[in-house]
This record gives sequence, C-alpha cells and structure tokens, in this order.
Amino acid sequence: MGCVTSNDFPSLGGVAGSVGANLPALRGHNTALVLGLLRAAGEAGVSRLELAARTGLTPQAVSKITARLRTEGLAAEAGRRASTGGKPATVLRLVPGARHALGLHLDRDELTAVRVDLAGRAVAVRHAPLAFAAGAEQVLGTVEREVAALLAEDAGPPVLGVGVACPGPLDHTAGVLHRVTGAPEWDGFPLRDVLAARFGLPAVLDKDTNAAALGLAQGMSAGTGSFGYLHLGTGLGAGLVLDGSLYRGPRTGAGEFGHQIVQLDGPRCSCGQQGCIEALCLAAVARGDLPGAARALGVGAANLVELLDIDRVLLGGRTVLDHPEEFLGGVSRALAAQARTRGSAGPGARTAVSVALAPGGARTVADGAAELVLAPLFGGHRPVRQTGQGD
Amino acid sequence: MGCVTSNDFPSLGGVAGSVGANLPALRGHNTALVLGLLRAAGEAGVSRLELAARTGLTPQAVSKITARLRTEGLAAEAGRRASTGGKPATVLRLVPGARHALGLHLDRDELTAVRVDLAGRAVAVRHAPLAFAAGAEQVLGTVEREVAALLAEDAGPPVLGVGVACPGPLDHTAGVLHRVTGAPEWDGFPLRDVLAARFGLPAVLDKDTNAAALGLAQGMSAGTGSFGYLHLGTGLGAGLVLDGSLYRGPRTGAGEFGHQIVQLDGPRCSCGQQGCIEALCLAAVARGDLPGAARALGVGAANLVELLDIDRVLLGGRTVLDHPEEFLGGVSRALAAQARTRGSAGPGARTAVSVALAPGGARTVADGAAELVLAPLFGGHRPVRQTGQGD
DNA sequence: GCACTTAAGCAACAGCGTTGCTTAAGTAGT
DNA sequence: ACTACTTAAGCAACGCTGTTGCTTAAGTGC
Repeated sequence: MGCVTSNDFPSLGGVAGSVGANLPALRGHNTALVLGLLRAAGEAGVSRLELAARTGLTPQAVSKITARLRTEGLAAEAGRRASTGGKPATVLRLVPGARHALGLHLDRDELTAVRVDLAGRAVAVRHAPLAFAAGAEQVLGTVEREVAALLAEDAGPPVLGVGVACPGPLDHTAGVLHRVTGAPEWDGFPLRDVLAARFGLPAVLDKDTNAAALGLAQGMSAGTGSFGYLHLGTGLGAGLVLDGSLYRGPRTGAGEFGHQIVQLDGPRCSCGQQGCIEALCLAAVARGDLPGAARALGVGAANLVELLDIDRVLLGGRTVLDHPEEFLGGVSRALAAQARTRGSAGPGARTAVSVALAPGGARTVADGAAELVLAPLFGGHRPVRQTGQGD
Repeated sequence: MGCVTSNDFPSLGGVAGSVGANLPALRGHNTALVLGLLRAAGEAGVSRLELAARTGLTPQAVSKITARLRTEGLAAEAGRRASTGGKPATVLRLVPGARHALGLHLDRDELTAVRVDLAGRAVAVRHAPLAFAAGAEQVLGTVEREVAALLAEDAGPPVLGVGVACPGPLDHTAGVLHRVTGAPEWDGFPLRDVLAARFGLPAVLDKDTNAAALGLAQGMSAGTGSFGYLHLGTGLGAGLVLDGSLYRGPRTGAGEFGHQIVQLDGPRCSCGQQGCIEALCLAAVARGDLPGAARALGVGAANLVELLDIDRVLLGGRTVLDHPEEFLGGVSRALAAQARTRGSAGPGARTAVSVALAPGGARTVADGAAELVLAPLFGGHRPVRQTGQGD
C-alpha cells in the first residue's frame, strides 16, 4: 500500500478547516522554509548544503530555491566559508532591505508606528499621542498621518503590509474590534479592512499581547518551543506561543491571563469575579506593594508553566518596565519554588523556567505588529512531519 | 504490509527545525486529508465532488486519490445520492475494517486493552487487573498476554500499531516513562520501544489524559476548534486540544492541571505547594463535600477557558463518573458565572462554554490510546495554507 | 602534481495536481 | 419519445515540483 502519512504545511491563519495542497503550495512551503532559515541565520548566513540538511530537501532543490530567491532580490551570496577539505561553501544571506513592513501599536493614549525590514529591525519609528476613546475619525486621522509619513520614506523597497496591534478583545480572523474598555463606539469596527482600504496595503489585526509574543518568538533561537509573554500595563494579558506558533484560540480570545482566578473568594475584580490575578496585581501596585504584585504575577506564571509546559516566560508592559527588578525577582522566585516541588532526580527533572524582560522595551508591541505581516513569509517554523518516502 | 513500519510514527517533536516537503509528502498530505473527511462522514459517506469542495482540490485530483484508496481497500463506493438535476453523485465511504489498531490503557490497578477499526470503534475489549507499582516484568507479562489475545483474532485485518496510555509524567517523544508516583522503578523505562520490540508493531506512548483528549477530538464534529478534557481520578489532569490538534508541550508536560494554584496560601498539597486545585478537590471529596470539589474544579475550568479560549470542557475520570451530576452542575455553574462577567452585548459576546461528560465512560482512555495510532493516518485536521500564493 | 573531498550546477526524469475534453447518467421541456 | 440541459466522473496531455545521475569548480593533503 502507499504511504498514508500526514504532512502539515504551515498555516496562513484563519482558514476554516483543512485544505488540500498543490504544487504552488508545495513550492511556497519550501520557499518560506528556506527564507525562514536564512532569516534565522542572520548576518552569519548559511550555506546551501546546510539549508539542505536542515530542510531535508536535496542540495539541488535548495539550489533551485535559492536561485529564485536571489533573482527576486530576497537573498544574496555573501562570501565563503573556510574550506573543510574541499570546495569552500558559499554563504547565503537574507537581504533585509528587499522588503519592508509596517507595524502599528494603537495603545489607549499613544500610537507607535514602525517601518521594519525583513529581519524585523526598525528602520523608522514614529510616536504620536492618541486618544483611543475619542472615536474612530480622530484616531484614524492620526494613524493615517503617521503611516503616510512612514510610507513617504524616499524610494524605499516595497511595503508588504501593515500589522495593527490593539488592546483586546478583538477578532483577528475578521479583523474587527470588540468592546474596548472605555471606548464602546469601537465595538464591531472593521479596523483591518478600513485601514487596508485607506493605505491600499494588506492589513492584519491582532491583540497587542499576541503581536508582542509573535515578535518575541522571532527573536528566539529555536523555531519550535513554547513561551508566554506576560504584559502588565493598565491591564494584564498574555501572548502564548505554543510549539513555535502563536496560539490565538478560536475567537482570538486566548491569553486572557489577567482574569485567571488565583484566590478563591479573593478581592472583587472589575470584571465581576473574585481573586483575579489582575485585581491582585493592580491593587498591590496601587498600595505600593510591589513584592505582592510580583508574587501574584509569579503564581500566575507558575500556573501557566505548569499547564502548558512552556520553556520561558517574558515580562513586559509599562508597570513591569517601571520596576523590572521587583517583577523579575518575584516571578523567578515563584517559578523556582514550583520547580523545587517537581522531583529533582531522573530524566523528568527540569530546572526552573527562565524569566526575562521582553527585549524591545516600549517598542515590543509595535515591532511585533510588523511581524504579523512578516511571519507568513517565513513559514512560521512549525514542525512538519518528515516525508514517507514511497514504497 | 507496506510502509507501516515504526518510521511511520516519528517523534513529532524533537525534530530540529522544520522540514521541507516533496512530492510524496504532498501526496501523503492530500491522501490523509481525504481519508480524514471520509472518516468524518461516517456511514453517510461523501461524494467526490463534496470532497473536492472541502479540500479545495480539483474533482479530478479527488478522483485519483479516491481511486488509490479504493484499490488499497481503505475506501469503497456505497450507493448513490438522489439526483439534483444531473447525474447522481456516487457516495464514497471509509471501509472501517480495512485496518485495525490496538489501544492500551495502563492504569495504576487495571489494564484495559482494545482493538479498534479505522472508525475508532472497538471490535474487541479486554480487561485485566494490574499492579503498576509491582514492577516491569509483571506488568509486561500481563500486557503481553492481553495483547496477544487481541492479536490472535482470527484473520483480522492488518494491525497498524499499538497506542499506550499511562499516567504521567512521561516523554511522548522518546517513549520513556518518568517517575510515576509510587512506582520509582519505572523511571526512565523505555516502554514504547520495549513494547514495539515485543509485538513487532509500531508503538506510541502518551499520557492517559492526552490519549483521552485525542480520542475525544475525533468524535467532535469540527476538525478544528479547541477543548479541554479534565480527568479527576486518583489525581487531576487535563488533555488539551488546541486548534484541532493535541498540545503536548515541549516535554509532554502540558496538561498538569491538578497543580494549578487557585487559592493563594491555601491548604498544602502533596506536591509541596499550597492551594492547588487537586488538593482542594481531593480534600473536598474526602470529606464528602462534592459541591466544594465541583466548585474548585469549576474555577479551574473557568481559568482554562479564559486562558485558552476553548470551546468545550469534557469531564471524565473515576471520581467524576461516580458523581456526574454534581460535577457537571458545579463546573457549568462556574463557567456560567464567568460568562456573565463578559459583557453580554456586541459581537464579542459569548455564551458559556458547554460542559459535558466525556463519552466512552471507563474506556475513554483506551479508545484514545488506539487513536494515537490512527490519528496520523487522517491528517489531524490541521489548517493548511491555501493554494496559489504566487508573488 | 596527483588523489581526494566538498560544493554546486546542468540535464533528464518521475510524479503530483491541473486543464481540456469526453463519457455517463440523470432531470425537464415539448 | 426525443431533445436540451445539468451534474458527476474519467481519460489524456500538460506544467511544474523536487529528485537523480553526472559534471564542473575549488579547495586540502601527501
């Protein structure tokens, strides 16, 4: 019988149900894979043979793919490696400046807009005050002005699209906002399509925490692996990257970390429930009890680690950035305490999950928003089952 | 029997990076997709044109694929639909009896072994007492006897492999057990490879909760979607199906639901921490306070729903099965309370997540273990990039 | 300077889904 | 009955994919 194995191709996201694959899809998959490896290699570059080894494709296939990428200007040769006894390998690198993407971070009181290259590095950054609650027209005006400024950069490469990150809740698939706290008139606003129409560019909408997590995922070495990004600002939310890809949940509702209940019958939260992490954290911060806030956050992080087996916890958001030491310390203490309870011998033992501040500081979300546009180019690094070579 | 070797069940994780796809992979993907749709259609069957519409492939491609499946005996024609103005459609159905798979549930005191067909229906079931803590040789002897009995079925179809479900922790990728509570000698035991060698069949090892969740995922209508399976027996664990595929985490550690902390400074748990759901639940059950136990479980379920945006919660395990009404009621009350706090107007509104007992009763895990073998055949229903792309 | 090793490309090839057309098998109108 | 139309499905040719076999390029080591 023929081999009946499943092979997954990376998702473009939002597609309902499973979809068959044809030759263009195959080609796109492999191209994205190679581009992703080129990107991950960064300045150091990769040789064709290394690409072949990592993708499982034949060297000849890699040669064909990289030749296409070079003619499109996305990749270039960049010197040679030292010989290892034979012809020295030619190093290939991504050409970061071949394309750009825009990232918008619409926060409650500020807009951050970035123009990034294919490596995800910002080549232009703009800030502007914003009154998100002031209504659509005013906000759209500000957005349009800042984006126009970024697009006006003289003779830059093609811009692939605009990634837009907002506070939730919203629907990533439909590109529609839901009832933003304190700004009811946005409920149901099709922000993605409106912006796409105004700029004549593809647009992607996602929650700020999701965008940040996606951007941070790019920075991590392993394409696979799981981590959580915890964002403590005016509220508390999380972005989850599971097995190397952003998990949004069926309704873009995943990552509502703030209203995890960690204290039965605890203090009342603004959401109506009792004992939510967010309520505990914000109350502690308000009364100047940073260790208490950090501890509440740490317990939530420990729960997250326990439930999802994640490798790493990254912290961000204004409140965290205002007091980085306290929060890092509190969370890592909570995770260390948790790790101590999981036996310390045998192959099942694991050390405490590492905690760190999310790199990028105040620009984490905007950079991540641009990544919403870039990520599909690079295949999302999802593990794919190896081929079942015919009989 | 062709290509069904242990190579067909590669460790899905652990692979370094992503893998390229070639023509056999493409073919395997589409074949699995079609097989999955045939399975989902069940007795009713599907026409070729419907398959084409759902996969996005051309009718001609579907004809070729289904022709291959028919010659392999995996699919068959089964009558015709009523005409809708033209030639009536030919109905295709999966031939469930074409292959079988075995599922083993090794619990602490009992072994359940099933032989299932391609539809996942049990065609033979065996039970045997087991002393998991009594050591490897004794357990393996019992397993071998029961499996031999199942394999001896006269002239059955080829058996694709053996799925093995155990209490955690363990490593699905390596097929190795970790320190099972109360049975330290199992720590590091390569159960998967030992069983594969003894039976001469591919074997897959996973946690009982994961196996159960995988099996339950098969039963659900939508191939995509997320749900959680909560298992309350001697311990408390969870199996997570996210976006239609089982989430195990990097170290098969996901789903450690029992030690989610929901009460800061709560009662001490056997794990060393305080306020774990498991501790609260078990203590409540021990003192006959079923509503209290159900409430603790409900709060945990609500946290799960909030964090992962899941569609559905399924309950199982002995303790739940002993008092189904109490737990169903308690958990659904907790979820309803949570839903009330999320505004009730606008497109973002969602009704309370549905709660139900996991179908299958005491055989949920064993059936799911068999599904560990079957699932790769059917493609896992993962969303896949749409065709075309181009530049 | 010869043998060897490693890198990469050229050309022919097998196999995938697609396209264009044909055949099969019904319904609906006259 | 007969034609026209609709829908389902197969046959044959095709374009394009990654693969295979071989050749060329460019180093190292004795």
